[in-house]
Amino acid sequence: MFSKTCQYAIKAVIYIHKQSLEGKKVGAKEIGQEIDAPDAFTAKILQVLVRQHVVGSFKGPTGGFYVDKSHEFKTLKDVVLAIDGDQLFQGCSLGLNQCSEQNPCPLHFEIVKVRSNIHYMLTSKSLKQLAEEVGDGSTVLARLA
Amino acid sequence: MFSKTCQYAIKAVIYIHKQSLEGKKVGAKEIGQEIDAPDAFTAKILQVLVRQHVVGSFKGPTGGFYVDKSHEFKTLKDVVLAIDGDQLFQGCSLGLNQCSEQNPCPLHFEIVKVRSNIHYMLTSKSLKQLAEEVGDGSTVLARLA
DNA sequence: ATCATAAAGGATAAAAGTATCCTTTATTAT
DNA sequence: ATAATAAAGGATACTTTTATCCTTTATGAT
Repeated sequence: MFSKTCQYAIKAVIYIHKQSLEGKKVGAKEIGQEIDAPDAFTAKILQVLVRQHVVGSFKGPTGGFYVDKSHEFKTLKDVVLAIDGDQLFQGCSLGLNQCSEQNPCPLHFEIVKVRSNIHYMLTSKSLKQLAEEVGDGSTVLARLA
Repeated sequence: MFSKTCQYAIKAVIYIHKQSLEGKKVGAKEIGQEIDAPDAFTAKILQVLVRQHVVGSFKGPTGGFYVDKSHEFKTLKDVVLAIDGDQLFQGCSLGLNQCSEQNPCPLHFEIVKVRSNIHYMLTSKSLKQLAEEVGDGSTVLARLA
């Protein structure tokens, strides 16, 4: 459903939100460790997320990744769009370049419901809410030690 | 959602069913052409589907791929399982190896509904029905010429 | 000013997914 | 029996995804 890169991205963004709740910026290395992802690769992913304005970054000592007011309406869907593109949400799920109501593929009308569910899953909770759930222990971003 | 290989597989299986409705076996080359897939690659995919008993095959002149009574309860879900494995249906969607009701990832409870929709999409219609829809022109497997 | 820190960016590599080609095996038609 | 046909299987190649490492740029602390 999500690429491995996108799974890392989702976890990274939630972790950044969690730390930003406490006003902390976090480095790529720390993020990688907290979400069980290779840190150099995590850094690459974060570059994309910064470019797409899903999170913010600051260089130098005391620098790191963070979110502020300007990111408050971003959702997991924006993360997925930034990393995996729109293939989960748009286009023919069987790869037809001509697929429409008039010329539907066998899954055309069914995929609509699935996509609507996916959309809901990725937009119904704010990233802040998701971060709070991790913060209070009701969900986790990695296996517990 | 589906790998490219799986998209080919889905279309191939529906096409085989469609031709089997008329008692025709079909070759890998013809299938490739009908579904806009490279035929050598299509042949490889069909090998897997045959091994998994999703379709049948017969060598030699008059040979080809077909389905009969023994395949009647196979669904698109079996095609997806044969090609992409169970990752759409099982396991943590964020890649955690420990993810459960007790230790849920942030998407754990939402993904259940999505998966239930996907399951429905891939099992509610028989492959025969899907083939009939292609047969009567209400759905298509490739762009029309 | 200098040094330490951390993100950004570039080059490269390993692994997985996608694709092609050629040989072998099974089956049918002659 | 022989030749033709079509799937099965093996080897190989190309592309994309995943991953690592090293250099450069920006910033803060001393």
